[in-house]
Amino acid sequence: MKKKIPEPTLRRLSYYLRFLERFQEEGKEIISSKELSGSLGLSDAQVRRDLFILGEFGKRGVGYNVPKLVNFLNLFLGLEKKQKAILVGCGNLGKALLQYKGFKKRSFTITCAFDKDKRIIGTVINGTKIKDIKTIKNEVKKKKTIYGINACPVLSAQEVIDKMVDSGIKAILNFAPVKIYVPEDVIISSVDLTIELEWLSYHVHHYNRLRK
Amino acid sequence: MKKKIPEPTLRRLSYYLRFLERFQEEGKEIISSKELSGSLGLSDAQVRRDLFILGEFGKRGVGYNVPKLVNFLNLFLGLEKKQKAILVGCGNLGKALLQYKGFKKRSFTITCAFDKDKRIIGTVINGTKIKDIKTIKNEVKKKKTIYGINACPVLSAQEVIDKMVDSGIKAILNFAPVKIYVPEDVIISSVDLTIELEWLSYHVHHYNRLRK
DNA sequence: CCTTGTGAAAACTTTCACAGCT
DNA sequence: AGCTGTGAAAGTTTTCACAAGG
Repeated sequence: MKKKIPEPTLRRLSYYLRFLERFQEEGKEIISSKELSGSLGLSDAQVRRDLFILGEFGKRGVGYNVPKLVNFLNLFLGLEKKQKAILVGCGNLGKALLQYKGFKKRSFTITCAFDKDKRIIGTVINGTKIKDIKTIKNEVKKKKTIYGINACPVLSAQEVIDKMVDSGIKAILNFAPVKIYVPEDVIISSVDLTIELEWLSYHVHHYNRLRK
Repeated sequence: MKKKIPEPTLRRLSYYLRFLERFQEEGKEIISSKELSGSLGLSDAQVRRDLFILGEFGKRGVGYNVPKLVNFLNLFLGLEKKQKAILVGCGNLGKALLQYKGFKKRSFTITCAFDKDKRIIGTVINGTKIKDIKTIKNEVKKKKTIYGINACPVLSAQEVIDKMVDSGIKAILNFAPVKIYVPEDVIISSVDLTIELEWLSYHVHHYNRLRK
């Protein structure tokens, strides 16, 4: 890591990677900043700046080498090997996540699921047996997982996430719509569905047009 | 609308509102920018700036009036009355969204669900009967809904969203991890679960700590 | 002494525009 | 001729710092 990479750039890298992989599947070897930006609704200058920050991946007068970029981005994002994740909370959302095919496609697999409800513990969803949340520490140690997904409701969210952290989980994807506190060395990212709806509501109300 | 409100400010408003409502339930009438910012992990200067942009809601030396702010934010975000939404795609994710209680809590109700799979059409999930996607135009007209949620997979996403738009939907929450094109007067917001995981992966890999 | 309101500075991100390779 | 690399400009957001008012 030479310089600090801006967060917006970082967030765009995943989009670049996904597009480039599809592009590569079509057998294309070279892409221009214009092609890449157009497909993602960005400016070509922005793509060039982003890729420039990461290093020099292009050839002037030619474009960017697709396999080279794909390879770099996979490495850079830490996606070169399959990652295992645990899931806590096997209600509706949890079940949906267990069956969600998108994770596996992007090399994340939920290898272990937990709940506190005795009626669900022991059942199997999509090949994953649901275990008692009390056993989380053991299981996380055994499986050597550092990724955790929280699909528990608001009221138990902080408690559940404390347990994850205590078990050794270092990166958490949280679906509970509440501010969660984690130690400095744990990274958490929250997906908040109602906030997104409220964002839409604002724009509907104020009659603006904005893309994204 | 006097001046342009920055997008980051706008996105924070929902968080303010949610916190303030909880605060209000506890019977508190006044809150300082410090209390509010602390609970959300922001700086007090930022909260003051955000609220300053919206208007003058505080009293120097005292703080902000909670009910007044809550009321304003609800109105400003267009949340003062219940909103109806339709859902397309009743696979695992769609089913989970139909049963998700968080939407109703924040005044959004899914009143209508669609799929193209004959085996699901006609079944009822959480009180909502699943209808044939072919009937979407009629139903949207009948229900006068402008919110749509897409829970269809990548391959059919653009097609499904085109149908929504054609039916009169103006605001879309999209879960398909792909770039979607909509007309200028339609607002779309995408939630992309794998991008969030890749964001975590980057931080794990680079050993950084960042909150959010 | 408390806390907001607010201009100004600082920090950050995007876009411009063109020099420099192929 | 075409497209990247890249300083510099423009635009945006956050933070500072303190005047104004309860």
